[in-house]
Amino acid sequence: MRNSEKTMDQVVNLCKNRGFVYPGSEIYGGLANSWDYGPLGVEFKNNVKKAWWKKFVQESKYNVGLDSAILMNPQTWVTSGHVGGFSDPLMDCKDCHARFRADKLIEDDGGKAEGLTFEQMSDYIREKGIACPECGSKNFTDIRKFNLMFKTFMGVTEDSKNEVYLRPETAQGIFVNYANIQRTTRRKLPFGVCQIGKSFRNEITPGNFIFRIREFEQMECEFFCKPDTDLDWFYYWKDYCKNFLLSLGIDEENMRLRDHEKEELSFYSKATTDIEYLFPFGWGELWGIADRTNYDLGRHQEESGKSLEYFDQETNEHYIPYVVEPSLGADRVALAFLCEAYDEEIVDAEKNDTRVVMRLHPALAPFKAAVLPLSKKLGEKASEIHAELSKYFMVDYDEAGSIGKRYRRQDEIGTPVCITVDFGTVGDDKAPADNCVTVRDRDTMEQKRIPITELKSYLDEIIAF
RNA sequence: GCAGAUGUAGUUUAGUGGUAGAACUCCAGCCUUCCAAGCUGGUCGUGUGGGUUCGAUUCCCAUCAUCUGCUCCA
Repeated sequence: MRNSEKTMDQVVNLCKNRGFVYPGSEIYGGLANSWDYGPLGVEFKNNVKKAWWKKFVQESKYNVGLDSAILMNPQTWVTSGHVGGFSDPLMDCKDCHARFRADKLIEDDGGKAEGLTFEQMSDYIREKGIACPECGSKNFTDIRKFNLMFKTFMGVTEDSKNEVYLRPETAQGIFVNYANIQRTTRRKLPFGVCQIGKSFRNEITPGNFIFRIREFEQMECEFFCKPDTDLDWFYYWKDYCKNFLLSLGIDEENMRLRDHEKEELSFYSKATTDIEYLFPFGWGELWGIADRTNYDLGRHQEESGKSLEYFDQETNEHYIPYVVEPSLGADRVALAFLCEAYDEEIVDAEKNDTRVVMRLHPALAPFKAAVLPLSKKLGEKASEIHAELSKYFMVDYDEAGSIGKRYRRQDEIGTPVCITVDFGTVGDDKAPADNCVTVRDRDTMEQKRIPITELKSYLDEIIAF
């Protein structure tokens, strides 16, 4: 176990100070649990998304990509169960602060809550003198409806007919496009559809920095397969996901796969496994891998009246495909990478000299390299090298302060290598130009001399994964 | 949403009912030139809004934000 609060604070502070993540709307006092990705944060998060896309779309022979709209026909959310599924009438006991469902209280009393308005339920509870089951008080708050979906209005008037929701998950955008994608790509089962995009949930309790936020980004894959092959694919993707995290530097000790118990499973799911990460604040879910059977497509077929069946040429059968869904939170996995990478290393115990190092996988690091002229007089050559490398990579440039200071600054933001231009590079009155630079490694602090012309292939090599 | 704690510069903090002090960071210049803390300058602060008061960063109220716990997580 790690020292919890301290490490989390350190990661959060580094994020704020170096421009990874800022509190949202900060000059107006902020907005609860909203966070903005700064200049380094957006590079880093884009790299996380690029890595996922590379593994799940580019390198996968099964999967294709999609980018569906955030606003969808509201019927989508009725069909998926999001509208009805979480809109309970809630009330709190003012004395002991316990929370209850008003309809449950009435039914426990032997009454019928069905069809009653919130006011009628309130009246019923008051007239019958129903007391708080916890403390016996009759001092309740008003009934409030709580739904986790954000609502907005389409068109100019705020008319409830025009009410639409911000999507609470990206998955439904894939399901409603399933038939189009299958037809236009001429895919045969099995195949998957991958999407990265924002989702919105009006969570009661967000928190833990960017772990649980109301506006978040998901990286989801819906994998469509033949009935009865779903469990095989479920294990296939579970492994695939795990290896993805390992290949980008997550320590196996800080990761665990947690299978849902039978009682915990959603009613439509055959099997679900969460990949959890040991954050400084405890274990948290990164990735949910769920066998969703044919529930989603089945529901959409039923409600839309459009056939979503697949015709299997081999067996001459029509059936609704089964779905395996690996669903990853982009902000969560980004936070996991940041926590994993954060390190404070003692350089010289006697001088009490420590350095902060973000040991990010080079593929994820915001800058792949920093070009540093040893002296400001070498700025021209260094700028030239910086400009050339910038055609291919995000590369930083820094000529302020001592060289050691500049190395430390780059360590702190995870830049894998520093490229130092010295007098040998350009030559002086003692020696001709050798056209080489010093490449200094973030993790080992070791240096080696390489020709400028080899820098590109050197960087290409270290960012591969 | 409930309860508790907290809120002074980018960070860590000192202090006071009467002009807010420091260290680190940052910026400029000098020196140095392959691993921070050298020299000289400099920028930046009492979360927000009310109230009490001649005067509030300090006392009171509200609000916002963060943290912890509870609740919630279909």
